[in-house]
Amino acid sequence: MSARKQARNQGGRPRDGRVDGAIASAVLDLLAEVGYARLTMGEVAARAGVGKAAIYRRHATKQEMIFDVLVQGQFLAVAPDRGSLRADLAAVLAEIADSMASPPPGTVPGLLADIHADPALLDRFDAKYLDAQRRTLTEILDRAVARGELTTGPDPAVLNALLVGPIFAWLFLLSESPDQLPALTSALVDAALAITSPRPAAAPDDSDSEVAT
Amino acid sequence: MSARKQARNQGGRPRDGRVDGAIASAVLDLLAEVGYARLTMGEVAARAGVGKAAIYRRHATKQEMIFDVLVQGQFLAVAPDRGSLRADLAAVLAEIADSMASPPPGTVPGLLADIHADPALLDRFDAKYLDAQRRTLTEILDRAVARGELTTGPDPAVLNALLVGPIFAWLFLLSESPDQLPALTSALVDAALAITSPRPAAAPDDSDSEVAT
DNA sequence: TGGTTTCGATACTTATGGTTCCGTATGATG
DNA sequence: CATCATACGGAACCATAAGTATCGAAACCA
Repeated sequence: MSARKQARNQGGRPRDGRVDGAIASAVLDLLAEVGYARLTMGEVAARAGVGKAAIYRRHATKQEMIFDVLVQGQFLAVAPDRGSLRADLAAVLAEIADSMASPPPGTVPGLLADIHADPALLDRFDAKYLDAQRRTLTEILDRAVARGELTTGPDPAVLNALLVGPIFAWLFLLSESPDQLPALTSALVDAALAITSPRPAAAPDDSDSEVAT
Repeated sequence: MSARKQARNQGGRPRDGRVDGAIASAVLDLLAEVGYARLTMGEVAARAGVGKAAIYRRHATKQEMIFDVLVQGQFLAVAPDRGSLRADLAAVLAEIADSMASPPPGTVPGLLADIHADPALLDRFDAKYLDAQRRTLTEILDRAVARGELTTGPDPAVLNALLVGPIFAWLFLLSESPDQLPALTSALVDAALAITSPRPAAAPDDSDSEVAT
């Protein structure tokens, strides 16, 4: 329904590839300067030295434009084998933390709200971003099972929430400093390992009844 | 700077308390019907059977209005002593999960975006919501230390992110079903306990260097 | 060369939120 | 009981901005 694919050109002037870059740069700049809510299409066009038509030819709506610019840049690396489950988790975690901390302030919450306001955007988000995340995560878990570190893989969705959630909460719910992210991620790796391995040994913690009332 | 406090009335017609309720109901209804983004002040006024002036007399802006309506209803219970750290954590977790799952779909992300778009709102959010959350959490931790379940309390902020984050991610980042929330929360309690107690015993996991490249 | 599509630029339509009037109602103060 | 300050519902007004349409020119293919 949108003119996102320009591929089958049966003649006609081809798209200027430099325009896409100019739009993306303008969006990122303005996002940093005026914030998510105050970004206007007119400003993007002016900043990019481009007509509004050129923008709407590529992105059906303002929300899609921002989505495209922000999500396009996110290449969730394929997570090369780091040798151990712990190392793999730490690597993915660092990647996720970076992808959330690097956009201009307020960008991620704004984008998330727009995604939830438009079912089509939510589908694209699921297909483009979440799917890749799920894939790398199950990949890592399968690897750990193959290594013998895990007997049974845990629910990938639970693990995903456990990894991504605290990072998001740290930055956008609790508004804690990004500088302290490493401390959080290291704790997260421990937590994730604790979840994945059913129970290392006889730990003195299933003592729901030993404490006084 | 806003006219939120009407207290010191030196004569004059007092506010009609029923108006506040009508506004709140209208906001919640419309949030459920048309979603966060498509909510308009005119509709709120019409639905509440109220003039727009009555709304702006109470809430300086649309964002503040929604914030007030949504956050006012959140009374983070004081977390009575459930006897064990595990039980206390489970109780708080259930409370948090409910407060996030109950508002109409899209409401929480929308509100979060607005909060991050306005520093004043973010301050109020911190003072009104986060502070209570921090307080109950440290309370629970202190209790556990007093019980002897913990030697040293962990960073409350980290624990907070670990509890709230996955719930949020489950619902609004991964778009998983709210029905499966209990499974997540139970896993979260385990993870939190694993974080709080430094290390139960010699676990076979700090093997970062033993594996081949 | 002709047809098609893109380009930057501009004008236009439409929708909506914030604000400010209005005339009226209500209650406290004295 | 009279006055005054503030509340009320309703409606008008203004500014902003998303999205569309149009324009003349340029680029590419057949």
